[in-house]
Amino acid sequence: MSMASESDERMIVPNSGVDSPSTDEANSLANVGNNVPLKKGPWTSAEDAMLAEYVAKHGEGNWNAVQKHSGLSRCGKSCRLRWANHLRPDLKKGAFTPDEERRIIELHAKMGNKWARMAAELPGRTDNEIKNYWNTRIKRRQRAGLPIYPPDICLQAMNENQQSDTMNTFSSRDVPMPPVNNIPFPSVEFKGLELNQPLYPQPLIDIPSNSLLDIPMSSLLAQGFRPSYQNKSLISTIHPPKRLRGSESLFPGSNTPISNLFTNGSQYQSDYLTSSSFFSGSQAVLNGNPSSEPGWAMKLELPSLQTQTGTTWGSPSPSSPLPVFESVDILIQTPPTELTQSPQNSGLLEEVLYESETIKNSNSNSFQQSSRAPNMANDVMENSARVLNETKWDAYDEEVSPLVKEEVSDLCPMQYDDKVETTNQMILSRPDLLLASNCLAPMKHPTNVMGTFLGDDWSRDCKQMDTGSTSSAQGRGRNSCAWNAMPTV
DNA sequence: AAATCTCACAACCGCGACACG
DNA sequence: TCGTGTCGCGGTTGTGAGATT
Repeated sequence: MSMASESDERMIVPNSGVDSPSTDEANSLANVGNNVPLKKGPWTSAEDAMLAEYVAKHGEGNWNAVQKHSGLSRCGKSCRLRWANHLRPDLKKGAFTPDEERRIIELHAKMGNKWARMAAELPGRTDNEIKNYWNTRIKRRQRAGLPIYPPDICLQAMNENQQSDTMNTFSSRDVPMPPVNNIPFPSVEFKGLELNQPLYPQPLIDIPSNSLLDIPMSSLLAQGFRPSYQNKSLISTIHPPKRLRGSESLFPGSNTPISNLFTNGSQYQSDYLTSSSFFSGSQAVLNGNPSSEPGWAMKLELPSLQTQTGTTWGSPSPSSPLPVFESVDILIQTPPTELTQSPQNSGLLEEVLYESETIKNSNSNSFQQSSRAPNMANDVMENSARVLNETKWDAYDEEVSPLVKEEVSDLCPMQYDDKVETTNQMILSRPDLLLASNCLAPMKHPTNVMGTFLGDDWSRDCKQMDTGSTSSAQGRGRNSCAWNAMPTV
């Protein structure tokens, strides 16, 4: 497919306002000075040739001079992008190879959405390509109800992070850790949630992909067990206007790997495993309340919802209907701001302190709920392992792409009977799996769990079994079967 | 056959970092 | 130290093609 249309002659006038290229550069002298209308949209082959010729003569860089010297009616930024993404001679064309795909997954597990850094590790590939590939991938996998990272990559990321962490022992030195027995679990992120999103229960796979899938595995797991103020996600939620660069983080080492949690055998780990936020959050998913996502799921960035985060718990937008299901989970509910006078816009530290106080108060109410957590964890894991092994993937051969199939099969590579423990470890290391199993296991309905993993395909089959309907599930009512067919608990 | 949906991709936009005068 | 220009990054949007209804 070529986006470059020879007929595209959209021209814009610099400084014309809305349609001008990015304000910083469109207003620069390089563009305004010539008083030449800048063109936007797809590049023509003639423009490509002009740009290539310019770069051949003058080399890369000084992109704003391109317009002057080459006669191109494009802003420098556009030229740079075109060159970097399409004209560079060292670019590799065509689809990603399986090796490259795997590499991207690995890199994303380690880096998150650091496309440029990932591109640097993939010769001939651009950040844009990788970004597009990833976005497409997570959509696909979300629709299929599959976890984004294959287990082996999780383990690999854990191992690598563990190694790097031994060399970078920031966690105990550089960051003031909360007292072990008084860990404030975060709820501030809830403020940024969109209330008018499709209501759960549409199980975990309908958690916005942006929130669950766009962060490195290391962060994903770490966030599940650590106060979120270690992560920039929280910061960006609290202070949306202030963006942090990817390489930055409020606290050094915010990408601290999960491996600490599992290898250090610390009290910290066990405290978080039994923390009320973790398990009650999963329980809350069953309530069908989007506000009641598990703690780890709530701590995630919402990059694609930047413009949708206006709703807060304290001031529900009139256009944002409240969830149908009232939350019964007091652990997860953030007190309405108008009632508690949260220090709005008062700065991070203050806000964190405030939230910490709030949480402490609710913690006292939640102790009983959380006390059964360890047993729940075991139940969940056993159920999950069993269900995974009962699943017959072969039936879905034709509908699942090879890569997806490979990753799905990775989920249950062992026999339940003799490798339960391994499975449990795997699930423990996968918050997404844990959530899946955690929220569904209590139903004692294995097929629901299957639906979570199989998504559309299973939903469709299930629906057909239940209702005889032949309608496609594509893009609509995904996973509905798991819930429609779910017996009332 | 037409309408609709999904996918893949290209391009744009806003923002922050950095260099330099 | 400050202002300006340039570059790069990450998120979002627009669009054509193909698939599906």
